[in-house]
Amino acid sequence: MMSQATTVSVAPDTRTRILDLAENLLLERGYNAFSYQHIARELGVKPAAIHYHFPSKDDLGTAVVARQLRRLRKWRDLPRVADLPPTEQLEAIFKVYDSHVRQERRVCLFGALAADFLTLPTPMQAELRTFNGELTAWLAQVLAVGKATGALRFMGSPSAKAVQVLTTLAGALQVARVHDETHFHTIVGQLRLELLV
Amino acid sequence: MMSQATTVSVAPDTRTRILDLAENLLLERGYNAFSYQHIARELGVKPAAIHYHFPSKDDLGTAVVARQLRRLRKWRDLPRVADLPPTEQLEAIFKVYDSHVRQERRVCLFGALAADFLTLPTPMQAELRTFNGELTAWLAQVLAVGKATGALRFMGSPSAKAVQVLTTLAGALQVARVHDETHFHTIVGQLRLELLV
DNA sequence: GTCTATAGCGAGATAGAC
DNA sequence: GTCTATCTCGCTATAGAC
Repeated sequence: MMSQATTVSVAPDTRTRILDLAENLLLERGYNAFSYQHIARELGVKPAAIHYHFPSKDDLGTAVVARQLRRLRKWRDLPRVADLPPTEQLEAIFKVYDSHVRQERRVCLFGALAADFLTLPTPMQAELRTFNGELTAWLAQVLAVGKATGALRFMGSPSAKAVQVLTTLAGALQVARVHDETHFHTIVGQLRLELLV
Repeated sequence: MMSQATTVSVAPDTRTRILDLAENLLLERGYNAFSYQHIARELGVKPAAIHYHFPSKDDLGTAVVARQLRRLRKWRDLPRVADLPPTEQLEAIFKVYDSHVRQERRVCLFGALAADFLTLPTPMQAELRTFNGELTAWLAQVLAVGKATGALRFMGSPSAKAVQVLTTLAGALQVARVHDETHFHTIVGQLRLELLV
């Protein structure tokens, strides 16, 4: 079979397609409402085939979160993002959440898994904690610099504010799902109003 | 069998016990991870027995949300709550969320169901929308009065701020579950800092 | 009225065919 | 290496016993 694909945009291999489908299902229906059947049907294959690529559902779920963590780190370290001034870094993260709403009101990873957290496999819980921890640390740094340079304003410590803002964004995507997109934009509008000088 | 219990604190009847157990499971594990078995085991009865009281799981889920809606209306209209000044009404709602964290990190109804929303039975979705709509309307009113009397401060419209604050509170309970209680208190601390004059 | 026995289905997973 | 046939289990729900 083909070489290991460091190539640039060939049709994704089966493993990647499974991961993509699982991620969609996870963000759209939650961990306990998606099954190997859903993925197999889309893939034109029997459910048991997925077990070759991911022995258990736990493995698959954990792999999805682990990949999102890798993506977060990559995104955060991109010169295009890392070298931006704080206000634009803030807008950049808003934009990520905005793209979720527009993809059929997908919630974010955290919002998709938090409610079912106690039913998740332990390694998946650990990855999610790391994911949220690193994202929060990144935003705290952004807010700290923004306040120091006078480009952003807020009360309390940068890290407390970072936790609050990310929590609000995660919740905003959930509200968009239950009601409609306008609620999401209302909330992001509030955040802009309050944070931007 | 016994009279219909308008009495004041007898052991709850079976229907109520089922509702209570279902509510706990819903807030602790999510809709798709709780089963009639869990309830039946606690109750010392066979799973099928539950079907007598609630024909389908959809009925049970919907009944749980409907009851919470009734409770919200009752709470909101209590003189003890309705007659309070805005700052204390705000503290009262904070206290409700705080009691959730302390009950083994239970998330709120909205936070428990939002992620799985698309997998919920339609009547349950409708009840949840109503629940969240009425809660938001109530808080918007509280904020409006608070701003008018100078007791509370915030940017934007009362209803926009209400959506934002409730979203943040729902998210805060989820963060408490994934990480720990301190995150919840950090977020509520931020809200107090920002809203209270 | 309240609950049990049991059907019927879909889930995740194993063993082995190609 | 990749996938299919099949097992087993736990779930929701029906029919009917007490």
